[in-house]
Amino acid sequence: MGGGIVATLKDISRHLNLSVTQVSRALNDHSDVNEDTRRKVKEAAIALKYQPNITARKLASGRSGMIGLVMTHNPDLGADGMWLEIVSGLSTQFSGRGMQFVLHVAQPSDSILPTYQKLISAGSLDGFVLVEPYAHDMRAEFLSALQVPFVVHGRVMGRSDYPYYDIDNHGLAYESTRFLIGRGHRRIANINGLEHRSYVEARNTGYRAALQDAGLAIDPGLIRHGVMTAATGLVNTVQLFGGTGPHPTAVICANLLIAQGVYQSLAALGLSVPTDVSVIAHDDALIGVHDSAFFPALTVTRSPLRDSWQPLAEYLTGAIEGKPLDELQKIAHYQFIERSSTGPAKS
Amino acid sequence: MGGGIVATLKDISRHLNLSVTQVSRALNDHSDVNEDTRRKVKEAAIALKYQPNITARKLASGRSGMIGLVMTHNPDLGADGMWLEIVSGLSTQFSGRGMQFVLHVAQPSDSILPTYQKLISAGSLDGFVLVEPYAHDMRAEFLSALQVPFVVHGRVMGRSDYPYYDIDNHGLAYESTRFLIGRGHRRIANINGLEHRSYVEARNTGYRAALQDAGLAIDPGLIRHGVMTAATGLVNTVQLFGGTGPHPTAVICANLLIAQGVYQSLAALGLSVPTDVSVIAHDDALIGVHDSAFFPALTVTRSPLRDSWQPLAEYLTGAIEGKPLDELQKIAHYQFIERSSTGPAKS
DNA sequence: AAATGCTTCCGAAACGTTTCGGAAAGCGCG
DNA sequence: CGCGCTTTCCGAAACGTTTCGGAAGCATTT
Repeated sequence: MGGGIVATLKDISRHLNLSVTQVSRALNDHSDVNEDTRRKVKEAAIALKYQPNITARKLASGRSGMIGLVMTHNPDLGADGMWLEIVSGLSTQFSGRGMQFVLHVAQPSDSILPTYQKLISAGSLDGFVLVEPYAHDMRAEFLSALQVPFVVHGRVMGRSDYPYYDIDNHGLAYESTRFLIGRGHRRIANINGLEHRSYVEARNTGYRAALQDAGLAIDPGLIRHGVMTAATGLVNTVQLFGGTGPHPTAVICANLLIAQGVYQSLAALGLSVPTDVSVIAHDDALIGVHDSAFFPALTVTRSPLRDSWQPLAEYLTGAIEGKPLDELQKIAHYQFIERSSTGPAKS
Repeated sequence: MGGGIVATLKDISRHLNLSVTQVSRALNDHSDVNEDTRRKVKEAAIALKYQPNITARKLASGRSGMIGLVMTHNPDLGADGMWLEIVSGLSTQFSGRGMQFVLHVAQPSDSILPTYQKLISAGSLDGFVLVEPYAHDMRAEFLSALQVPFVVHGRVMGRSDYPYYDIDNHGLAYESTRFLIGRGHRRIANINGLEHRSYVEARNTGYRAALQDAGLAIDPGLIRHGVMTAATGLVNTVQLFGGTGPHPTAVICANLLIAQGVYQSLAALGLSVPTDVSVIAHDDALIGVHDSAFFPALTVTRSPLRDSWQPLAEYLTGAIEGKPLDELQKIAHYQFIERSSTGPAKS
């Protein structure tokens, strides 16, 4: 069944009158092999179209060169186009390192940990990438306890003994909020992503911290959560500005899609940006949505999502190779770009 | 390094004073093992949380229980939401059969065949699913030549010696076209998917055949191709109906998204459905887009995409197990549902 | 009593790779 | 000459599983 006739190490060794050992060492760039033989071996490998059998390699060495990402299947998944970008970004990075990136879609019914359990003890994966982490994340606990290498896109609370690449979510929320306070805003709405996600929580604490540092009260009604789509921006804006009572004078949006919805709703409500309402958003620089599409031009904090795939792949391979942890953690900077969607608060 | 401490066959055999051989045979339901021992072995396996190491299994038996899907990374990919549905549908099916479904996103730069070559000779996959096949498909040729099991979602031209599940694309295009001709339409536009895809070609030939059988001429200008999105429907409708000269009186849309665009454009051009223009579409019954969202209600041919995952998985596992080909091929029926978007041609 | 068959078991080899522990050959040095 | 060092090589074991070819035990048939 399966698998055409492929050359093995034995074929090469027979072909060159060498031992299998030496052929393996030559191909894997070990030190104790003559430069001349190494060259011959590599030439023969190409000539015979040799491809290492990663199954056998995994069994012998414990390394397969395959890393996995587990996503749970739910309807919101495709909504923001994020997942496609995650998968293709990571796939590109790992295949550029000669590794295979593999996606496993888990059923929502399975609790997620058994899925990892199965994939691990099946023994074909070297490590995992964790995306969209929760503030308290079982998966990280689990993998950590099993000593399986993994890297987190973001951070989890309560521990820091794992590789991660994150952006300064606290900082960008703090700066956005402080910027608006400095323009005289006192009621600032915060339309954020889904609760319990760690980046959502981090931004909320940044937002709260800025308000507190300025001696302002925190109105829980101004903090909104939802799937990060235009629909969420649209609905929440109507709810925030539609009724009577004191309205916010500024809105912070967790991403550009939310900002789109906010712009639409404000226009529909007859409110103008920035005269009536200032709008500020975080821009992940996704492929589909450009911040140039906004009028008036949108003030943003910006840190391209696509910048994260390279370090994530690097850190995970580093972790698999046993590099020290402090080389495998980074909090990336963001840009603050002031444009025309923010102005002084209406008195 | 990966992998927690997991139980092996040897652990179970030691624990029960049996040979590794017999434990393996007991777990895999071979015939020559006493019912009593089998029961004991299975209990012990559960107690020790034994999970077979699929790497070792693959090496020994040639079967890994993993099947793969290769997608090339391009910007159009996510446009119609199809890909998400494909991946999660197949993933569900295979994990329901105790197999792993694995996705590999290839770079557009790599030609695709070397990617398959690498995955095959790496030797960790049992077979492949081919989606969105071309009328002349290199991948099918390649896998067929290498005797690697695969199943096609659709069909390729020129051969039929492979497992497939397809819908009657020729038939549904023929029937839609004939239906319109029967209502007096003579200029029928056909807004189809991207050229060279086999289902696109099949629908085109069905469309042509119906016209020819009715003795009507074929106007190549009425056959349009594009990514199957609302934008394509929108643009092509404007082009077809915007200028002077004789306009079509009916439009056949390759999917509901195109139909959405067509509806929008027709409304914008001041044309009404079905009085001025009849519209008919094919409905894949995708998750995001419902045919109930159309007014006037849309006449469709309908065959749910989601019905295909089960047979695809079944046929591929069948092919891996060596079942005869005639049990592994099917052309599914479609429904023709007449609603209010079609009527007699305007004279 | 010997031959046959059935059930239930096991040892050993195999899959293709990596890696451990030498070992041969060549060299300079005392 | 004998010693140690370096370079370059190799045999054999190991990873965890499946599977081939018996073989023991027992009952049935000749």
